[in-house]
Amino acid sequence: MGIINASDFNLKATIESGQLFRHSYDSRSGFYAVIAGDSVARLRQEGDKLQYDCSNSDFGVATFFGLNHSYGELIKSISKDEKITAAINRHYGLRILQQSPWECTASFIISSFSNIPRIRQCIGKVAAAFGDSIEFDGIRDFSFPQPQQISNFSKLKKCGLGYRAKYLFETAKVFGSGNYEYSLPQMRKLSYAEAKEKMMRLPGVGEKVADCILLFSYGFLEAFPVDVWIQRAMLGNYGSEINSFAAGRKPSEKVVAGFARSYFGEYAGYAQQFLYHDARTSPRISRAAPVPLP
DNA sequence: CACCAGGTACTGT
DNA sequence: ACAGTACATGGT
Repeated sequence: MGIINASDFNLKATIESGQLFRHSYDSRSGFYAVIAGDSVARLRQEGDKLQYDCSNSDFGVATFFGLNHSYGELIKSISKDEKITAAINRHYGLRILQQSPWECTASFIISSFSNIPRIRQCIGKVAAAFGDSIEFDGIRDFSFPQPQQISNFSKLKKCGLGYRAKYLFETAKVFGSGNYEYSLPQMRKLSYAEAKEKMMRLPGVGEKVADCILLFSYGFLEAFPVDVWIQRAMLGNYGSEINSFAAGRKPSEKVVAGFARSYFGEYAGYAQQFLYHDARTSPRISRAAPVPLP
């Protein structure tokens, strides 16, 4: 069992903010389990201490959880107004992860136009169908398959991905091709705009998914993915500013993303993740049928 | 049955 | 470049 000092860190918010899909929480022990690649990590936070135990000794916990980011600096940088500051304060310690490019790309291709429970289910089916059986500390599961392992299209179609199956299959071929054009070091040589253009060449990767991958895996912290939640939150919080920025154009997701990157700056992705998690966790208007009055 | 879910690809203008 | 539209699947 390792222990590292993790100040300015919120394990729960980081794991539960929709950046990764293969995790679970054991309320009896207080430990989270995260599956990444072929590694299983069990983690628990108590104050500034992060306890962890990994199946794989080369799994870099600190890097994976973004603990190398200069938190004070980036928080100061994105704290532009009271709206974002309130979201930061509600989830202080939330970190942007650095996941493996292939697993992150595959996961967010699967995520598009879907919902989180089903995304988790689909990824689990892909792992069970193509991954290797893994076992650690009582946790039995499957590794996330290497791209080369996803070699049977009809089997992939049975994982419930719908029309995304062919996107994932084609993208697996690219990642498994043996050249390293989508590797972390190669991609880090590019500018944000170049890296995004490159990601969007992959089938099933559009503006939003590309930004998720650039942010959650390649470390482009200026990436600002705009999904329906962020679009609503941004128009609600910054409607008039966005309309000025749009200069007559429709405030599309692309316009909102452009506004956000110029407004929040080089760590805009962190602002996005605070807003997203805040929107997801804030009390929502119940859609339940009204209770009749006595 | 309609509607929604961390959108993307394709088409026509 | 931008607006419209189809798209697999499963839950409410």
